Amino acid sequence: MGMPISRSTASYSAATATDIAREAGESQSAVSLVMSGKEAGRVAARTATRIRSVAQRLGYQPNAAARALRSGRSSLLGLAVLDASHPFYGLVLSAADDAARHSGLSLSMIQTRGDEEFWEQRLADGLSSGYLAGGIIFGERLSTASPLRALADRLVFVEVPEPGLRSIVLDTETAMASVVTHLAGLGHREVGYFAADYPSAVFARRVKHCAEAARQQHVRFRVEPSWRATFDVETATAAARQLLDSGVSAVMCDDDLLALALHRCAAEQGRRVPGDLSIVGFGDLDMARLVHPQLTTVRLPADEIARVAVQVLISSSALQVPPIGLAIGTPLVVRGST
Amino acid sequence: MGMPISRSTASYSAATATDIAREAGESQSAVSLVMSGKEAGRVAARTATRIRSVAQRLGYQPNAAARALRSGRSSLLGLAVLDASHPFYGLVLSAADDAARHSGLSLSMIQTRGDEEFWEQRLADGLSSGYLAGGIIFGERLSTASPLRALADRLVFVEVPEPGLRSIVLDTETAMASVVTHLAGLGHREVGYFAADYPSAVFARRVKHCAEAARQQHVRFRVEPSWRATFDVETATAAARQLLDSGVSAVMCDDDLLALALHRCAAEQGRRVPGDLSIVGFGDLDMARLVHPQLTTVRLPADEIARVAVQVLISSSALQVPPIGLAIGTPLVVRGST
DNA sequence: TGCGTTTAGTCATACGTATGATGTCTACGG
DNA sequence: CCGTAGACATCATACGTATGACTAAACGCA
Repeated sequence: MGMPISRSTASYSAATATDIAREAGESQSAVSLVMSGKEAGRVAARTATRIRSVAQRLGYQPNAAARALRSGRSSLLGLAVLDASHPFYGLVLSAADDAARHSGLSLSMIQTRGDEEFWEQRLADGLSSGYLAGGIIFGERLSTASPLRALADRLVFVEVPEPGLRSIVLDTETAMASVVTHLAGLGHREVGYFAADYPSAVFARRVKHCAEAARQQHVRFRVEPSWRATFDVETATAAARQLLDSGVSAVMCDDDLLALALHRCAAEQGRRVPGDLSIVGFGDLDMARLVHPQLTTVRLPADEIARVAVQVLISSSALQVPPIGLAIGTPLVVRGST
Repeated sequence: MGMPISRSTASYSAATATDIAREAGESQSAVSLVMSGKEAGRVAARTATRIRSVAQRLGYQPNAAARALRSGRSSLLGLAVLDASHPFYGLVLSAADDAARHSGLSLSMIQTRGDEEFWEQRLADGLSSGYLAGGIIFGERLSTASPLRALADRLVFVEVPEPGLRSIVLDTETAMASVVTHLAGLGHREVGYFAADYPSAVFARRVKHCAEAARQQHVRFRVEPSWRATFDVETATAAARQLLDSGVSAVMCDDDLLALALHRCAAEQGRRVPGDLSIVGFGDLDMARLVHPQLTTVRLPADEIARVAVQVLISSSALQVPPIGLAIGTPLVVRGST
C-alpha cells in the first residue's frame, strides 16, 4: 500500500555522528552527547565547542529515524481536523504549527473527513509505529472500540469533551445561552437552526446546547432535515433557500460559512438583514466582518485553542498531569446582522 | 533545542515483527517480507496468510523509525506554504493530503511566513535527516546559497518557476493579459494594483505580469507603496482606503482577500461596484461568490495544483523525469464586480 | 598519604527493520 | 540418477543514534 520515495537518487550522502567524531578526534558518544545537549559533566567545554564547530562545518544533522528508533521519541505531532480547507481549521493548523515549532516539534496533518474508522486507524498507526509523538483531535470523540483507547495517554481532545481523557472544551453552553438571550431581547419568539451536515461530534454539541438554551428561555426552537448543509457554496445555498422559505425570523448557524451563505441568499431575495431576518454565525472568521451588514457571531479563539492544545499535550505527557478538562470561553460578538 | 515527547508513559508496548514471527512460528525475515509486500517467490502463500492473520490479530504496525533507518525511505512529505490560515493554502493542504494519502504518504506542514532562512533550513534539516521523503514548495524560490540546493532532486516548486528544477508554474501571464483586456474592454484606461505585502516570489510575479500586460495594451498601470497590505482585515482595510482615495477606477488585486476588503470599503463609502469601481480578485475562493456583487476573479485550481504537485514529486523521484516545468492554466472568471 | 568525589572520555549494546547471502528441499529434464 | 532451477525459509548484518556501564585521571580534604 505504501509508496515511499527513496532517500536520494543523487550522490548526496549526509554526514553521520561517526563522521563528525572522526574529524574531531573524539568518540561518537561524545558527539551524540553534545548534539543532544546532555554534555554537562560528560564532555569538556572546549571539546564540545570543537565538536560543534566540526558539525557546523560539515552540515551535520542528526538522523531523525535513528534517533526515534533508539530513544522511542519522535518530534512529530499528529493533528486531526475535519477538513484543512475550512478557514477555522486553517487558523488552528497555523497557530498549532507556531506553538509546536516553539518547542522544536513539527506537525503532521490528518483530515478526518467524517470517516471515523479511517482517521482513528490512521492516527493509531502513527502513534503505535512510533512516528507520531502525540495527537490532537479536533471536534471528534472516540468510537467505542477505537484502537486509540490504548494510546489515550498521548492524546488531547479539543472542542468536545472525551470523558476521562484530557480535553479542552469550548464553552458552547454559555455561548448558546447568550445567543438566545440576545435574540429574545430583540423580540424573537423562535429561532431556526442551520445545521452543518457532518457527523462530527462538535456540531451535534452545538445544536444540543442551542436547543437547551431555547427551552430554558421559552423560545421556540426549530430544526428541519432540509436545513442541513455541507460547507460548499452550492449545498449551503440550497439549504439556505429552504430556511428562508420557512419564514423563520432568526437563525442560529453551526458555522460562519453557513451564516454567510444564508446572508447572501437573503440579500438576493431582498430580505433585509437584520430587519426581516436575524442571523448569528459561529466562528468569527475574518469574513464575518467583510460582509454588509457585519455578521453577529460567536467568537472562536482559534489561535488560543491551538496553543493551549499543544501546550497541554507537551506538558502532560511529560509531567503526568491528571486528565482534567479545560474550558475555553467563546463570547458572542454582536454586529449588524441581528 | 527539541523537546520530544516520550513514546509511552503507560505500560503499552507495540508488537514487533519478531513477536509476530514467534507467534506464527516463522522467522522475522518472513514477517518483514510479507508486511512489505515483497513475498513473491520467497514466502509460501499459506505462510503469508498465516503471518498476516497473526499480525492482524496482534494489531502489528511496522515501526516507522526502524523502517526509515534501515531502508533510507520515509513516507512523509514536507509542504511549505506561506501561511496555513490562508484559504487558498487550506485548499492546497487539503487536496495534497488526499493525494498523498492515496499513495500511502503523509503530510508535514511548514509555514514559510516570509522567513526565507528559516523555512529553507527547516526543510533542509528534514530532508537530510531522512525524516522527510520530499518537499513541495509553494510560492517561493531558493535563495542563492540555500542548503536545499544539494537536495533539489527531492523538491518540487509550485506557482513560481525555479530555473533548472522541477516546477509547476501557474500561467499568470495569460491570466493578467485576460484581466487587462477585460478591463480595457469595459473602457478603463488605467488599472491600480492592490499588492500583497509579503516577500513571497509568487506575488512579485503577479505584479510583474500585470504591469507587462498593461504596458502591452497601452493601459496605465499604477502602484503605490501605501497600497500594500497583509491579509488581516485591519491592514487590508487601511490600504483599501488609500486606494479608494486615489480615484483609480479599476483595481487588480494580488489576492481575493484583498479584493474582498476593498469591496467592503467601497460599499462602506457608498462607491458603487462596478459602476464607480471595478475590482478583480485572484484565487476564486468560495467567498468570491458570497458577496454582492459577486467578485470577478482569476481562478486558481487549488486541488488540481496540489494533486499534480504530489504526483510529480512521487513519480519523478522514482522515474528520474527530467526537471521540466509544467504549466497550469488560471482562467479569468467574470462576475459582477467589473 | 589515602580515599571519596567529580569530571572527561570511551565502549558496547540495543532499538526494529530490510535484505543479500546461504541453505534446504522439491521438481523436472535428460 | 545426476544436474540444475526454482521455491521456500532462515541467518546475519547494517542502518545511526542514545545511553548505562566502565575506566582513568584530577581534585578536595583530612
